[in-house]
Amino acid sequence: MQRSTKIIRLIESEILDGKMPVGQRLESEEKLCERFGVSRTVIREAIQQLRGRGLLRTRKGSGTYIAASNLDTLANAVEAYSALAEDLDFLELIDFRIMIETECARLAAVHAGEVVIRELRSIMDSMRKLKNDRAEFSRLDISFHLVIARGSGNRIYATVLRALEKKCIDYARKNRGDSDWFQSIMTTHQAILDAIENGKSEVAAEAMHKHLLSSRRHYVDLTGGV
Amino acid sequence: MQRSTKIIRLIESEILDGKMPVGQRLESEEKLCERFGVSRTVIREAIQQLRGRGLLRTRKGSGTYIAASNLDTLANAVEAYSALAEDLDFLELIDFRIMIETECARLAAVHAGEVVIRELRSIMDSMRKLKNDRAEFSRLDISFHLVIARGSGNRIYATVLRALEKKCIDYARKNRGDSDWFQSIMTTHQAILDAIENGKSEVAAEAMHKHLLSSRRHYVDLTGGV
DNA sequence: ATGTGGCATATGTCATACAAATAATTCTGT
DNA sequence: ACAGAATTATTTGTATGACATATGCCACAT
Repeated sequence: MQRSTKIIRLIESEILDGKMPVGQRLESEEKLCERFGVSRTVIREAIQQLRGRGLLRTRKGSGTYIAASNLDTLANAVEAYSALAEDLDFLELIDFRIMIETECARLAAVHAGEVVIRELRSIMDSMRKLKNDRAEFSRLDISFHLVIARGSGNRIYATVLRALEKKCIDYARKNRGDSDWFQSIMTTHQAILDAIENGKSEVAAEAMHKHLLSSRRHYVDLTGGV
Repeated sequence: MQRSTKIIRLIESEILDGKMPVGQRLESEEKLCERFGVSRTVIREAIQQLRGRGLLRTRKGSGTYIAASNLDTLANAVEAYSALAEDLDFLELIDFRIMIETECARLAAVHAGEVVIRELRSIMDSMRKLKNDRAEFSRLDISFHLVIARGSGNRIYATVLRALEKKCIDYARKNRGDSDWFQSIMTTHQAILDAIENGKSEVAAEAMHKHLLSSRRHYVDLTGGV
């Protein structure tokens, strides 16, 4: 087993046992080196991973501190996830997406840089090429939306949207792959991209709104329900 | 911002955008050094944190790989949550809330039943009584918003908002407890509640929007930031 | 065809040095 | 004696170079 893994477990268990109250300062890296008999590299790797898990916070020049209880985090995560993942109906999902993605498009038109726009273009190209590969096409479709979310400049949009990703894909799969549907997606995507490129936020928002509304209609038609 | 943090976001966004399929090998650390123009130390710190989040897996002598990212795994739920909870700045959070909660209020005016409205009234009463208990007051404030989200009839709003709850509380704590601020909260809350009771969705949306905008202004004033 | 050894490549660890932010201490003017 | 400024010490962040160790690959001998 790697040394950093061992250190992680040791520090982790100390926190879990409640020996270290939230907010308390950890020993300095140097002292930890002595105590565990390893190099500073190993100690730092361990700390980095624990930071990634939200257990520790570091302040340059000051020290490393115990962050919020991991049990909270875990409980929240599980709860939030299961609530999201389970028997969520598509209309709730698409209604939510309509709101959030409309705003994403609006913001992206203002904040999206050259990199994001290039990425969007490249995704469009790939979609044109791969229009017959249903699975890949769906993936690219989602990708298009995720990149726009990232282009909004607000990381919450992208993260929340990604949390819904799997459901989105399931949903996309439900669509028939007829060429009308393909054409419609490409046209609306292009309209959104154009608006973002030209910085026209209201146009982008409206185009995205229309795009998702048509998705919603399409789904309702398919299932013949309300 | 720390370099490793920047690298984390870059790699993270590549994964989140779906560019890198699960199981794909990341470039070697050396190549990443070149590409991002930083030392191997920084690259490794970034990788460690992403490992902590469960986004990456490493195999000594072989390479670093994109970890299983299907949302079915618990690790991913944790990752999605911690990505949200960690180093998120307040402006991103409040901007997101402004959008989502405005829509919540609009929907609640249409869908909220008698039960929800009674709950909102009761929360308002408690807030009046406990206006001097800062902690409790904050909790009730958040509660008010969560109940409205639930009243929207779309479970995603409530779930997503709840995932942000802890951060919201931290944020609320930052506010000074002066009586002007208290008065302002109560007035705007009442306006929102009235609109919901009367089923006036546009008024409710506008009132909520105004409420959160004033929160945003208040925060910006406090920190003297952008 | 197979397996075995060696080589290239990759991550893991150590050591050292310095940068940059913070905390502790000393100095100084009044 | 004390507040505030200047200095020093401590701590995390980054860079660099070296070597250990695991893995993948290919040529070579059997």
